[in-house]
Amino acid sequence: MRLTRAAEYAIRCMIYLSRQGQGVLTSRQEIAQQANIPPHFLAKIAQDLARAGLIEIRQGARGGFLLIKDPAAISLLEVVETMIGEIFLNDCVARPASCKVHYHCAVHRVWQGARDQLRDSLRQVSFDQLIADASCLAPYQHVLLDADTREKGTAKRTDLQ
Amino acid sequence: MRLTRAAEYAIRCMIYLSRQGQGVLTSRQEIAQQANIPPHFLAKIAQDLARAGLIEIRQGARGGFLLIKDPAAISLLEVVETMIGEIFLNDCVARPASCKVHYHCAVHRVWQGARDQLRDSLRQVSFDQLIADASCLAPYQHVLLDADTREKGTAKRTDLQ
DNA sequence: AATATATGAGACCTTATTGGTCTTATTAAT
DNA sequence: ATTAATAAGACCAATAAGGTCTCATATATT
Repeated sequence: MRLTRAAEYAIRCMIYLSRQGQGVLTSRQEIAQQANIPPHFLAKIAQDLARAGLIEIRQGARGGFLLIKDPAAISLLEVVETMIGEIFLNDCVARPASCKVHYHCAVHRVWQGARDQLRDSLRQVSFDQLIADASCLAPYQHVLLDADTREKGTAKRTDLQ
Repeated sequence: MRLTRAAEYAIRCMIYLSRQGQGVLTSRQEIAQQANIPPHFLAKIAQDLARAGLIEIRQGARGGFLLIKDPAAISLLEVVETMIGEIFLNDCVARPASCKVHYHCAVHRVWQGARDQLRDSLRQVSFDQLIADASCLAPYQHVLLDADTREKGTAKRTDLQ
């Protein structure tokens, strides 16, 4: 299991859309800017989210993305696994057939248990909780606003690294 | 967090040495063959384990590796983190300074909690438990024995994939 | 209908990491 | 001295991550 950049972006995107509210159409550009995601990359990520039935994509002028499901019904696990596939901590648990010893190996059981625990933790967190609890994206918006006022709309990307 | 091949090999190596017993010198070749690890790769892995104070490496003729610590005092977490570094599930938790929102972000807290839970699980498993519970390496030895008798010592590598 | 504006889909590219091999020391037993 | 073992690290191929770019398509507006 490794949380890729794409998955982190997807979570940000979903938080932004959750805050907008279910069914509210929001342009890709707006999300990309406000959540600090490379716009083209967001397009690719959105396709995964759409395929998973989390968002709907509207093409054409005044197009964009909108949340299909209620934020309360979307778990962090759902979004993460949409982006990186089903979570496994090691190959042995992912493909038991490829592991000669899985059927009676203590190590295997440890990984299996840890994996189940991790997935449960992520499953218990929904996006309405995430937006209710704190404003995870706020600082980006703040930084961007500052940049806007000070530099009149020059490069808006603020580095993550 | 991603369990690399090197880490899996390290666990196997430590299981084999644990079964041999603390302080018992075992050649790299023997471990490599019995645990099905590429010998040169095992050399590199052993260096990490030695640097971490888990094993001692004896050079020269009749050299090899031996366990320094009591298997009961070695946790799975210790071996895993020796090989892949301290476990983090995402960048944001690993380097809070690089994340603009870590100080008040709900997502951050979820990852932090999941990470702690995972590390605790691995910390609670010691190598004496692993060898007492089941014989995780036995099938390799069995397969290798078969190959030996049938093919008179030709290529001994059995594919993992 | 034509145009402007938005995203879709996927080819493509660069860089980092993984997983390993190979070569040249170095060390110790005989 | 010779032989047998590991040390150390350079080196390499394959894969995946992270992102960009181009062309196609869809829709609103005129």
